[in-house]
Amino acid sequence: MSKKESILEASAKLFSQKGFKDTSISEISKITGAAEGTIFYHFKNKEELFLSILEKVKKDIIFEFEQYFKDATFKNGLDMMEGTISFYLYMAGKMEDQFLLLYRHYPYELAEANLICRGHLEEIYNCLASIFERAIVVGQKDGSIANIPARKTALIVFSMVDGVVRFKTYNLYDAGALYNELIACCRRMLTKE
Amino acid sequence: MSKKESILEASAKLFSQKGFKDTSISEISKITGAAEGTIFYHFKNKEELFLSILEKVKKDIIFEFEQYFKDATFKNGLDMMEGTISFYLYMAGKMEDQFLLLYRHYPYELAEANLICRGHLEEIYNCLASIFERAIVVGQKDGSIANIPARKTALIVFSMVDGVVRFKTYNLYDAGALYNELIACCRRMLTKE
DNA sequence: AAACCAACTGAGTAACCGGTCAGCTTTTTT
DNA sequence: AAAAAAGCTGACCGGTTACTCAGTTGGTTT
Repeated sequence: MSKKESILEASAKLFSQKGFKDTSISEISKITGAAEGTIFYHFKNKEELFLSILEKVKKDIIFEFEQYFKDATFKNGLDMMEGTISFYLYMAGKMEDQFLLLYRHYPYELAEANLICRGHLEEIYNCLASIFERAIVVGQKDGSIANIPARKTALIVFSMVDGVVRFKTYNLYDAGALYNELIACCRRMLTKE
Repeated sequence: MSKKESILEASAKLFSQKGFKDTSISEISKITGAAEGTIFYHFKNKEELFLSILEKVKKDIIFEFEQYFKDATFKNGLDMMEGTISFYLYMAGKMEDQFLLLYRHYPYELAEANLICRGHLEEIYNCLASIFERAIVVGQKDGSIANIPARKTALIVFSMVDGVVRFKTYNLYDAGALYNELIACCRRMLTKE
């Protein structure tokens, strides 16, 4: 692995687990074995290093979800929604660091001043919301999901699922213990006219 | 207002809006007009200042919700749940700073090492989850809400509502635009057997 | 008026921060 | 083999950080 790659890998982990401000360049330097100057040779400053990481997070998340829907088959839209929620929870565990980065404040603070950052975040959230929306639209066509506003309901399902993941992330409740109930709630929410 | 009070007030605002790490003692000093030494006279260090603020946030949130339920009357449990969600969204706007503090990472990181911090957070979340749970239990007695697991469903409703607030906080979506759909989703989720 | 005390001050400190730069080493091109 | 380019280094810099402490202030008690 090149120095640049190991800098990206180490700082992605540190930014996720400790936060942007709480991760110092000297710490990244010590872990990777790269000199501090090397970090600034590859990335003009700390903020740009963060943006490179966020871009990779975006690509990874979008890729994984696209991959899933390319192969998966569902018997109807409601079934697709169940699969989507299940896969989302699975991904939140598998890509814990990437999701953790998105649960931090820094990306959203940076997004207020930096258009590139804002763009990455919007792409990620748009991708995720669209996945839930797609399941609803499919379900409405095959009759498994009621005629409710697709996009708005998708956002609510998204925030519901994401909220459960956050609870787990912050060690407040166990997301796994809520899984069955989450699916049942979603089912009732989507099927009743 | 005493110096101590103005230090608490100013740093609560700064910790919420800028974060713990991004708020320096010198900044609090400048805003309040108190010398840096005065801050450390009243609070032995920065962490203890934060804990004092978190304690106040806890008391404020619990007080406001208790106050609401002391005066309010509902025609049934489902109506009570609607009122609760509505009040929660109202409070998230009215007490924006207090909620923002809870959306930051620092409290949860500190909670891992500091039992007092952990206790405050648990009290807050327990209070909020119980409010949603109470509405479900009432609704199950009067027949307006289906026989579903009360606590688990309460947690899901809580994370759903909180998720929508977060979306607004991070300027990703407008919580207001989702209000009607949120209530409708919740209604379907709770009434269908 | 003397003694006391909590409230308050701000210069000082050591540690750490992100970022720079002149120069060294390795790889690629000519 | 010479030249050029790319990768890498770590000492160094100015600025900021949380926190300390010797000393001042102003009101209350004796």
